[in-house]
Amino acid sequence: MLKEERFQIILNQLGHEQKVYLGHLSTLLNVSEDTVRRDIKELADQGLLKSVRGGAVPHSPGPHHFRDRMKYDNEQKQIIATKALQFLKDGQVVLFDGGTSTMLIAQMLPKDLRLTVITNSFPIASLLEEHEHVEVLFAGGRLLKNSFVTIGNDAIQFFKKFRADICLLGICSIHAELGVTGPDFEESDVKRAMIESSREVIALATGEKLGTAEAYYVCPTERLSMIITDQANDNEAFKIYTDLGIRMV
Amino acid sequence: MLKEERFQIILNQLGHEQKVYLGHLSTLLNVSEDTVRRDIKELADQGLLKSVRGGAVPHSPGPHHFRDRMKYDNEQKQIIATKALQFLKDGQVVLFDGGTSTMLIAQMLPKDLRLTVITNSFPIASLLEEHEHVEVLFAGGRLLKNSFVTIGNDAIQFFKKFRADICLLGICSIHAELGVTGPDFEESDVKRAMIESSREVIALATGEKLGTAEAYYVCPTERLSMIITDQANDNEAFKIYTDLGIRMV
DNA sequence: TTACAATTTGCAATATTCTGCAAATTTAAT
DNA sequence: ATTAAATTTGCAGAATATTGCAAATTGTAA
Repeated sequence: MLKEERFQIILNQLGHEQKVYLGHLSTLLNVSEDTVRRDIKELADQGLLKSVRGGAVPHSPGPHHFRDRMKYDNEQKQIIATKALQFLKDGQVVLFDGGTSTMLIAQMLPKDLRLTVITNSFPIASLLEEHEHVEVLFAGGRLLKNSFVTIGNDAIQFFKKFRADICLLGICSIHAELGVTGPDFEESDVKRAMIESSREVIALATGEKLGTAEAYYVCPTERLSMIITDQANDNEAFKIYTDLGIRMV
Repeated sequence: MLKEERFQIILNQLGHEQKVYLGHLSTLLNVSEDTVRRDIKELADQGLLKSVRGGAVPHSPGPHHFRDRMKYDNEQKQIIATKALQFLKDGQVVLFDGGTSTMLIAQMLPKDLRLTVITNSFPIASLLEEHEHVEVLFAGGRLLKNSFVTIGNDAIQFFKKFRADICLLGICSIHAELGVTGPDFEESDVKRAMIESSREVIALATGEKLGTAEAYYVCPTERLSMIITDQANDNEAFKIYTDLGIRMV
C-alpha cells in the first residue's frame, strides 16, 4: 500500500469522524502505530489535520473544533447542566465562565432562547455560533493556549463594563468558611471580575468539590445565589449553605 | 509499445483508481520498473499526475471531503502567504486582520518563530495554538457569527492600546486614489484601528483587487508600506504604487 | 508524587529511487 | 537502404526513504 493511500484513508476518516485514533488506524491500515504517527505528523505539517495525543482531529477550526478535544461528558456534569438550564430565561444577560461544565450548558441551550452571552472562552463562543438569537460578546485579553480562555487585565476590564443578570461559574471548590477557590491564579482574577459584574451568581459544583478548597481565592461563599450540584437537594450537608441564604439545587 | 501508449494507459488507470503501483504497471505494460518510473516522472513534470514512492496518484485527488474545508486554499493566496512569511521576524508584534489569506499565513508560520500576535479572529488564534513561542492577544468585542471575528468599539479600543511592528491586512480592494476599501462597515472600522496602531502596514491583494474599490473606506493608499500580490513584482501597472513609496512584492 | 500511556529518538532492515552506462531502438539525412 | 545521431530501455550499484522496533523522554491522570 502506498503511503499516499494511507493519507487518503486517514483524511477520509476525518471527513466523517471528528477524531481518529492511532490504534484504530494502525489495524485498519495494517502498519505499526509508529508509521501512523509519522503519517499524521506529515499530514499535520501540510496543515491537513491536527495531530493530538492518541490520534488526530480535523484541522480547520469550526464550531465542533473544541468540543471533541474536551472530555466533559461525564454524568455528573450532565446532571448539573440539565439543572442549570431552567434558570436561563429569555432576554437575560449571562456571563459564562470557561470550563467544561459551562460548555455543556452552552451546548444544551435551546436554539430559540434569546440571550446575551458574555464570555472569555473560545469553546463556549464557538458552540453558540448556531444559536441565532444569542448575541455573543467576547472578552479580549491574553489567550491561554491550553484552555482557550482569555485572561489578564484586558479581560477583567472587559467584564467590568457590564451588569449581567447571571454569572455561571464553572466548577470550583466551595467551602462554607474558606469561600470559593480555584486552581489557577489568573483565572481566579477573571472569575472575580465576572462575579462583580453580575446580579446573581450560580456556581456549578460536583459533590466532591463541596467543602474543599484550592489555592486561589475567588469570592466569599455568601456571594453565591445558588449552587447547582449533581446530588439530591435534600442533602443534610447542604444546610450550611442554605443557612447562608444560598439556594441548593 | 509506444511511449505515448503507456502514458495513455497510466493516465487511464488513474482516472479510475486513486493510485497506481510501479509493479503492476511494469507487468501490465511489459517494461521494466525503471521505464515506468521514468514515464511517471515525465507525466509528473507535465503536471498530469503526482509521482509518489512506489507508484503515482492523481494530481488533484478525487472527491475529497476534507478539501471542502480548505476552500481558501487557492493558489493565489498560497503565493501571497508564502511571500508574506519572509517579512515576519523574531520578536515582532504583529496585528493579524481576519480573513482567509491571513489565516493561511498563520497556518504556514514556522513553529519556532517568536511573535506576539494580536488579532480579532478566532480561526487565526486557534491556528496559533500549537506555536509555543507565539503569544496571542485577542481583541474582545461583539462576535460576528459567520466570520468568527470580533468587531465593535471594544475591539477598536483594544487595538488602540498597542504599537505593533506590522499590520497584516487581509485582502481588500486597493485603488491608488480611492484608497483601501472593504465590503463591510464594521470590519472596516476595526481594520482602521489596526492600521493606526501599527508602524508598517502590509496589504495582501490578489491581482484583480488592485485598482478596484468597495463601499467602505479603510485608509489612504499611501499609508501602506507594502502590497503583496500573487503577480510578478516587475509589473508595469505597479508603478503608480511604487511612486507612492509602497513596496510591491 | 506515582504509575501509565504516548511520543520522540536512534537504529537496523528493507524497499524504492537515482545515476551512469551500455545495448537496443528510433529518427533523420543522405 | 544505410549510416550516424539521438533517444529509449534495462541493469547494477550507490544514495535515499520508509518502516518497525526499543530505549529514553515527555505528558497525563489518579
